[in-house]
Amino acid sequence: MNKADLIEAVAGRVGADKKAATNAVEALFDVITRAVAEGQKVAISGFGVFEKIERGARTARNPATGAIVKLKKTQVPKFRAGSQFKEVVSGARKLAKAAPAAAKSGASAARGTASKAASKATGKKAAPAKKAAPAKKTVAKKSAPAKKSTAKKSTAKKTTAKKATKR
Amino acid sequence: MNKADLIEAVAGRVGADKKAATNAVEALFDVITRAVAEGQKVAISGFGVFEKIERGARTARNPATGAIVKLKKTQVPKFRAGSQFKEVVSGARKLAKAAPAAAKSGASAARGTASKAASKATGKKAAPAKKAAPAKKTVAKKSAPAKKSTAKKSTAKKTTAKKATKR
DNA sequence: CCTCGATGAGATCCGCCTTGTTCACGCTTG
DNA sequence: CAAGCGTGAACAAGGCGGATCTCATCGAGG
Repeated sequence: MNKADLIEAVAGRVGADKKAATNAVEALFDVITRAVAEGQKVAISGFGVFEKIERGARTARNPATGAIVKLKKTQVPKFRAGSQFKEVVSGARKLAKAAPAAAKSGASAARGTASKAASKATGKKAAPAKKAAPAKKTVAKKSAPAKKSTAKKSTAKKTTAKKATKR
Repeated sequence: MNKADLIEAVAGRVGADKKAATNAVEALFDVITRAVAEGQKVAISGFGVFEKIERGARTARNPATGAIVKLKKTQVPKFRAGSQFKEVVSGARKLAKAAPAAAKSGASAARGTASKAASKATGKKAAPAKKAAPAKKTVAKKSAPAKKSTAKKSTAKKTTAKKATKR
């Protein structure tokens, strides 16, 4: 799927013409790009987070010659998928059936009911998995009491580091 | 920036109301999510590619207890930023100034001029690099007539390889 | 109100990124 | 619709740094 396909799909979904969908899609990616470039984190709940991260100086090499090249510190965009996106991709969750909207008001109404049905369905699937996990935890606790003390030290360090990270 | 902010920014850009922008934004992320979940690669030229990748079985641990947990093989979404996105974020490239569109026709007109200005601006940066490259090609052609035949062979291989890659 | 996201520690696996070339595809413009 | 330009993929080797993911809790967002 490429940009044109995406635009077509969005247009079909919201009942807009191709032009309007194109404008919206392009605007969205442009907004994200700019915001991230400015250092803003762009968080879409359930889908994921786009942000700018620092990449420290390091070395790479030219595979043709083996020559080592020094890379300067730089900043790169990063995306972290949200929990819902992950679950859908892994198969752990199914999305509600999407209703191709004929009108705006109709679309929002159909979506409201669909998402309610979806949350019920996913609730059932999530429950069994969690029951299996607690049993393993019980065993692990017995064998790892000493590790807790070291954990506290590194906790303090990371806490301060993260407060410095502004959004 | 969160989803609501994004929607607001997109609405302002395309001169749509909040509702229409919401529908478009939600539809877009929903489409991407579903496509990736189905195994489709979603490629937005310049911005990046979303795709599903396999993650092998491995171990993780509960940071609170230190308990080791076995993770099964799974599939996760992955995003690879496109070159333009990377360049903008790193500061190597600047985007054209975005015009907040008042009307559709006005928007496309403003965009047309903006992208022309952008290509000129980027052209200046790209131009010096490209001038250096052609010179190398010329030299390479003169000294490497035999390589062309091998190049064709590898091309054929690549072509077939890519046909196998479905999108 | 409900769901999602951030946070903790840390082992292991994975990804990054380099230069240079070529070709296919995508996208924008005329 | 056609053409031209830009993007992206593929490939080579490989070391080093980065990312992942766990469970449970609390705060933020929808």
